[in-house]
Amino acid sequence: MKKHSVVIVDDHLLFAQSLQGLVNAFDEFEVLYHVKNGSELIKKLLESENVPDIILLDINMPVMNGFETMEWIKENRPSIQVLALSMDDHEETIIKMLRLGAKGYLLKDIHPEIFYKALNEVISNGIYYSERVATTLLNSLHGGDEKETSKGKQLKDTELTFLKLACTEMTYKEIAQEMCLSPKTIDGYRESLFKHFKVKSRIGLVLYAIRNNMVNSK
Amino acid sequence: MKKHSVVIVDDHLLFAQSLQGLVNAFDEFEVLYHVKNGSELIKKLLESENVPDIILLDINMPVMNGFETMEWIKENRPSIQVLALSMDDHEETIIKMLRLGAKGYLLKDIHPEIFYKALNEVISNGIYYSERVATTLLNSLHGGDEKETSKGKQLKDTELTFLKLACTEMTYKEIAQEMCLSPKTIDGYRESLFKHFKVKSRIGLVLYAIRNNMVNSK
DNA sequence: TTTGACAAGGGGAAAAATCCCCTTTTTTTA
DNA sequence: TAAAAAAAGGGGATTTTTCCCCTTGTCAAA
Repeated sequence: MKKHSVVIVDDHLLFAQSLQGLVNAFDEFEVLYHVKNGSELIKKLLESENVPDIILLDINMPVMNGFETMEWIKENRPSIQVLALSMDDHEETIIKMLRLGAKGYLLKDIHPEIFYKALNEVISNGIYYSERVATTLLNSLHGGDEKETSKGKQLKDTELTFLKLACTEMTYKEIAQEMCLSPKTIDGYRESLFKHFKVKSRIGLVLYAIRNNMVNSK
Repeated sequence: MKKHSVVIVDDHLLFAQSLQGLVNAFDEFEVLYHVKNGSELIKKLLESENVPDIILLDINMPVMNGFETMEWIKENRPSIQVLALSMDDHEETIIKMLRLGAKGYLLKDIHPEIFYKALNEVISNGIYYSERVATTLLNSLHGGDEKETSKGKQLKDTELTFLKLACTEMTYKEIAQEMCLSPKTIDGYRESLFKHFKVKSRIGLVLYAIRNNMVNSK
C-alpha cells in the first residue's frame, strides 16, 4: 500500500523534526520534507512534481504566515488537504483558517492519538475538528446573535492598517498622517472597531488584536 | 553505559511526545516521562525516587509556568540540570530564566543537532547557550549603559500588579481603587515604568509587557 | 430613480493620560 | 547615625482619547 505523503510547515525546527519522527512512525503516513515557512513551501511545491496528500500548516511563522500560505495553496494546489496546526485557540483565528479552506484545525496540545485520528479523518472524510475547536465553533454559532457582523466579518484593508498602527505608540494624529487621512476619519475607524470588537479603549483594541493574531505582537 | 535521564515539561502534548521520540533516538539519553506543567512535574518528582539528570522546561504553561517551576527545582532538587526550552527570545525572559538557575536556554526553532549538542554540553560542562541567545545576552551587556537598572532589575510586587492591571481596559483611577492606592501613586508607577522600559505611552507599556511575557496576553 | 447604506470628515465637550515639579514619610545604606 | 534613596502622594497644565451628533458625496439595490 502506498503511504500518504505529508509535508510539515513550521518555523520551529525542533518541533518540525520531532513531529516528522512521530508521523513517520505511523504506518500509513510518511513525511516528504519539512520547511520553515510559506515561501519555502511554495518553492518546494513549484520545483517538485511530487504533490503531497496532506500539508500540516503552522500559522505563526515569520516571512509568510499560515493565512497567506493557505491562500496560495487554495489558489494553486487545491487538491492538497491542509490541516492547520497551531497553539492559537481563538475563535477568530480558527474561523479565518477554516474559511480560507483548511480541512481541519488542530491544537498543538492535543494527544498524539488524536493527531493520528485526525490524519486519517482528513484522508477519508476530508475534514477534522478537534474537540476543543468544535466547541469553540459551536459557541461561536450559538453564543450570540450578531456573529455575522462581529466575528465573521473580516476587516477592510484600511481598517486593518489602522489596527496595526493602533498597536504602536503612535497617537491617532500621527496614524492619520501616516495613512493620509483626516484624524476624524481615523476616529471613525476607531469607533467602528470598538463596537465591532466590543472593547472600551485603545488598550482593549490592542489586546483583542494580539489575542486574535491580527497583528504580530512579538 | 547508563543513559542520562531526561524529563520533558511542556503543555503541548504533541510537541512533548514528538520530542520524546527525538531524545530517545539519541544513544546517550532517554526520556523518563513528560508532564504538562510544573505542578505535574513536582508531583512526579515527589512520588518517585528516580531523579532525572536533565529537565527540559518550557516557560509558557498554564497552571504553573517555567519561572515558578524553576524556583521550585532550585530550592528542592538543585542537582538537576535544567534546560529552558521556549519560543520566547526576549532578553528579559532569557535573563530571568538564567538568573533563576537554568543551565541553558534553547529556542524551539533550533536545529535538532544543536539540540543534541546542548544536551551533551549540559551534562559535561553544566551549561549551554544557543548562538542567538548568546548574541542577545551580549547585546544586553554591551548594548547600553544602564542595564543594571533597566533590564536586570526585576519589578517589585506592587509594580508588577500595576503592570498587570495596566494591561486591561481599566482606567488608572480604577486601578488605583483596585490597589487601594492614590491615583497619584499610580501615576508615579506609570512614570517609573515608562522610563524603565523606555516607552512613551500606556500602549507601549502593554506591548512591552506582552512581548516580555510579564503578563500573559492570551 | 429614489432610498439607503457607507466612507470620509467636522464640531465640540468630557474624560483620561501624560508630564513636571513638589512634599512627606520610610527605608537603606554608607 | 546621618545622609541618601525610595515610596506615597499632591498641584496643575497640556495632550490625547473618547463620545455623540451632524454633513456630504458615492455607489448599489429596489
